[in-house]
Amino acid sequence: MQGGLPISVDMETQIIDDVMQQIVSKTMKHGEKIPSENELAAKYKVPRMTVRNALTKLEERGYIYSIQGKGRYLKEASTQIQLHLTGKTSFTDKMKEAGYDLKTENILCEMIAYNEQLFNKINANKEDSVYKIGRIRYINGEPIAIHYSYVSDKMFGEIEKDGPKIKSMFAYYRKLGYKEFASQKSLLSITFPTSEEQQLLFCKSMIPLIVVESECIDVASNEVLEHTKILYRSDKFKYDITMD
Amino acid sequence: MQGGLPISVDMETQIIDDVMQQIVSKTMKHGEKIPSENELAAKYKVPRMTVRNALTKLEERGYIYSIQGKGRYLKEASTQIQLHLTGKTSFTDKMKEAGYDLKTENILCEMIAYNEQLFNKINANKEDSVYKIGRIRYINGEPIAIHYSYVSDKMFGEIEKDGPKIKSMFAYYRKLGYKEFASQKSLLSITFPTSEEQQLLFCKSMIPLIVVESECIDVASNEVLEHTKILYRSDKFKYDITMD
DNA sequence: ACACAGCAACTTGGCGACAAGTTAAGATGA
DNA sequence: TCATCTTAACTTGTCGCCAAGTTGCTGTGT
Repeated sequence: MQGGLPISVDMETQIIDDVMQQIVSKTMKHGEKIPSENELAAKYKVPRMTVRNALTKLEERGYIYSIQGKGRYLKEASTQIQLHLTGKTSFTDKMKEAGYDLKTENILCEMIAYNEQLFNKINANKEDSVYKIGRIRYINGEPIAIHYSYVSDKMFGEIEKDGPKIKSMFAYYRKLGYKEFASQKSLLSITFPTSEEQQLLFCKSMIPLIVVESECIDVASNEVLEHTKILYRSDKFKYDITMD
Repeated sequence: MQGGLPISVDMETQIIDDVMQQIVSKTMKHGEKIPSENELAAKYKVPRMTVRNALTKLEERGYIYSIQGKGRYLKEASTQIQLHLTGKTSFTDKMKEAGYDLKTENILCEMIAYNEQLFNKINANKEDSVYKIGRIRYINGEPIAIHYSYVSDKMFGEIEKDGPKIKSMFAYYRKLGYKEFASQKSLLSITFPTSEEQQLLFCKSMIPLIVVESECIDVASNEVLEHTKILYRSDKFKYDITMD
């Protein structure tokens, strides 16, 4: 199996490669038991710790799980949801369109401290109050994204009162007379979840999160309505970024 | 510092949070020494192994490095290059436009075995030969992306001979008379590098890679020229995905 | 023949002792 | 006084033993 690679590749990575290869090639199916640490250690002629480290990484990446006293098993591969990352429709609409059972929970509405960069983005002055509204997006009961919106009370006077109840910002804006929206300056980057984010998204520390930040503007007036920051679980999504 | 969180957050994650917080808040600067494992173990009242695991993760994510016998130190934060992920210009042009010193190394040109999904994407029949051409992209001497192109000899008869010398596919296509290009069905996902990819990109196993797959088409004829797969180091880039 | 307790052989989980490397201070000798 | 070696006290790295949990076999008593 390991077929004598040249040199200098540490064995831990090699073991990960081998197991991953067996997963993607479907040599092993979900639920199947992985050979024990001692067996693998003997097979690769490495100390058990090396095998342990490799398997721990696979567990933290969400491919396997372990039960003390029993063994390690392959998890069922979670099917990745395809999502249009850009565009003019809201997160809520995108998911509804795609036919998914989307639920949203409002978890946060608080005033935040002054921050020059952020305040500038939404054209807020130092004297304005900026509110951070946080929601968690669930699909089939599974948390899959954390969605933060930053809005100023200059533009939305009732936001302090309304904020804690809002589930869709677009719906809120529509109720206030805004009709068409667009996103600007969308930036994508990768991060790992903090312990708080791990709790909210119910995931291990080694699941990368896709961070999308953008400004949402009102098409009619060209005004910036909010700054948006969404943290997606990268294991639950495939993103369609095709330009129309 | 750790300020009594409710419960059930394992200490390892908490230590990572704390160190990360000190990095982003610039409480600690690059090159600075991190407290020793024993000191941290005493501070958080956890076994040294827990501290070790936390610091090992930070090292594999590229934030710190360690020297046996000396200690652990903060790495200099690598500035992230901003890149337009979509669009009609080639990778080469994008980077040149942005003013970066881009070098490309051709590492691979080989015929690949039949694969229904892939062959269909580029309109190749089972009898055609499909070639996989691999290049590594360097910026300031640092490898930052692996770029694979899949082309059939049906469309490009000389590809077997020309392939190993190609550094920019777009330049090759232009030489053959194609003028304007577009990408279709762009899909973005996240993966971790295999040991081979780690060697090519000179990075640790815990640096997520951004995978972008798309079809490149000739605007004039609407024909699919190639299937493209690019693996970007997520720590070296921020992606601008704004729609024009 | 059957039920059940106990044990042995496996599994994964955790920790502590030691190995290996670095540094700086201090002893030693010319 | 100066150069050099020794040593002790730190650092990170590695390994192996034992704890904890599960399973199945086996012996024993009814």
